[in-house]
This record gives sequence, structure tokens and C-alpha cells, in this order.
Amino acid sequence: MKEILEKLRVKGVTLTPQRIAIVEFLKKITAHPTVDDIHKAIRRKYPTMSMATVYSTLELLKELGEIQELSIRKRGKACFDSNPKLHHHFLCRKCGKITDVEVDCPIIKKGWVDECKVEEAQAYLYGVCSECLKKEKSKKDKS
Amino acid sequence: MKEILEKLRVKGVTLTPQRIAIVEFLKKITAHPTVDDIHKAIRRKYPTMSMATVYSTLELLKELGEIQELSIRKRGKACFDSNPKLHHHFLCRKCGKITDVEVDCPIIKKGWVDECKVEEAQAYLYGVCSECLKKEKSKKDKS
DNA sequence: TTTCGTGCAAATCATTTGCATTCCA
DNA sequence: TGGAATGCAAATGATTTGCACGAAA
Repeated sequence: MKEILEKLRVKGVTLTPQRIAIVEFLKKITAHPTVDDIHKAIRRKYPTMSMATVYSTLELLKELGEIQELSIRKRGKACFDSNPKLHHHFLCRKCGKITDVEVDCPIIKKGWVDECKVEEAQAYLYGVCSECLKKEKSKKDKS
Repeated sequence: MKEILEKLRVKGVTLTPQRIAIVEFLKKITAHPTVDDIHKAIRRKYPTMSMATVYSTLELLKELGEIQELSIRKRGKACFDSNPKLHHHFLCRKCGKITDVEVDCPIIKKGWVDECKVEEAQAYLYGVCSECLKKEKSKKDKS
């Protein structure tokens, strides 16, 4: 945690209490919060925290490579992953939960594809998660 | 083309002129148009065509598995691919063009990952396309 | 003090919805 | 004819922007 804030300071980022709160919240959570999730959570501590500040801080962290933005919810709101490293995501259509997918895909990664320079890569998988499958199964067994 | 319309008719879809126009437009184009692109294009022929109709027809075609929706433009508008088969996409950050990526990735596809059932999969790659790289290079060579 | 960040409110933009009208089967 | 599709306009919801104020360098 401290290292991240230190890294930001070195890069010349002004460490306001709001920004620190957002960084701490993101780096603590393993879920993939939306802008609204972040805003709501931090408002408990800083009741005046505005959406505009959340947006601008997320933009900043993204540019600095500290987080990544996901658009896995089609036509839905953006969500954020505090882990900027290359990995993929699964969205459960039943419960809506997003989980990390750590499989390594030799082609879908940074590098070169069809003579194009790939700087960022994200794969989105959609379906039914193991928990929801279990629930479906136990419901079926009963009937 | 005719086969697609016939397939839709068999499935019980009412074939209005508007729907036919949208299907014909989509199946002719190799690009990845937004809702607005489609609306603008078809308005030339049907000046009263409304956005609502475009949205609802696209929703229908998606449900019937005739097209797929992409959310490759983060926080941007949705775009559509008239090819419903599994393949991936590349978005050039310089020129904004979206191109198909036909590489096959053993993991990013329908099947099972981490005990989750994967029903749909899409990989989005971001970077600089070959054309923009060429332009950059020729500019550098001159200077 | 001069720049930068914040918070508020208003503006924007894509998408959705309600409803009266029109159209296909 | 009757249910479904269309078109319009208004509503919604996320994101962006403008600007005055306050805080940090």
C-alpha cells in the first residue's frame, strides 16, 4: 500500500486525502467495483466526495498504469480492476459476479498480432459460474 | 442473404421493411457499425426509421444469434458484428478502426474454465494497427 | 501566489420506455 | 381483425464539463 502511494508521489501526483482514500479502497478490494461502488464506499468517510473526483482519480490511476478499466458489462457501467497486470475476466449471467480468470493465452496478450502492435488485451468470458451451477443442480435434484 | 431472411421467417420473426433493411445493411458490411451508423445509413432509404426500431431489431438479431454486440470501446457506444461466430477484435488507438482477429485461442472460447460454463467469449486487443505503424514510420524516416 | 484539486450543478450522450398509430399475418 | 412493430417524445442513467472555492506547492 505505502509503496503505491510512494510511487505516485514520485511521479509527481498530489496525494490528496480523497485520492489516498480511493487508492486504499481499490487496493484492498478483490471485487471489481463500479464508479458508483467506489463513490458510495468512500462517501461514508468523506461525505462530500463527488462523482467528478472519483472519475478523475480513476482516470489518473489508469493513465499511470495502476489499475485497469473493464467494459465487460455490455451497455452497462464501467468497472475497475486494481490489478493492472494482464489477466482475463468471467461474468456470470445468473448472479452478475465478475471473477478473474488467470489462464494464460499465448495469443491474446501484449505483443504482435497480424502486424498490429498490441499494447493492451482483455478477454471477457460470459456464462454461468460454478456456484450458480451448483445451485441449479441442487434445485434440479430436489424436484 | 435470402437464407438469413428465410431463417428469420421460419423462426416466426415478422419481416417488416425496416427489419429487412437492417439485416441487409449488416450482412453487407464488413465494418463494425454503431447503432448510430446503422440508423444514419438506413435513414437514407427510410427517413422515418427511428432509433428505437434500430435498437429493438439489433436486440432481436442478437437473441437469435445472427449478430454479436461488442463493447470494445470503453465508455463508448456499442458496436455490432454481423458475424456471430467466435472471433476476436483489435481496436487501433490511433485511427479508431476495429478489425477482426481470427487467431484461435485454446482457452478464450466456449467450454469450461475454473468450473464455470463459458457460453460466450470475446477478446479485445488494443494498440496500433499496421497501417498507422506504417504512417508513423514513414513520418520518422522523413525527419 | 499561483497552480491544482474538489464539489456542485448543469450539460451531454447513449440507451430505454410509454404510448398512440400503423402495419403485417 | 388483433397482436406485434413502429415512431415519436419524454425519461433515464452514466459520464463529462464549467466554474467558483479551497487547499497544496
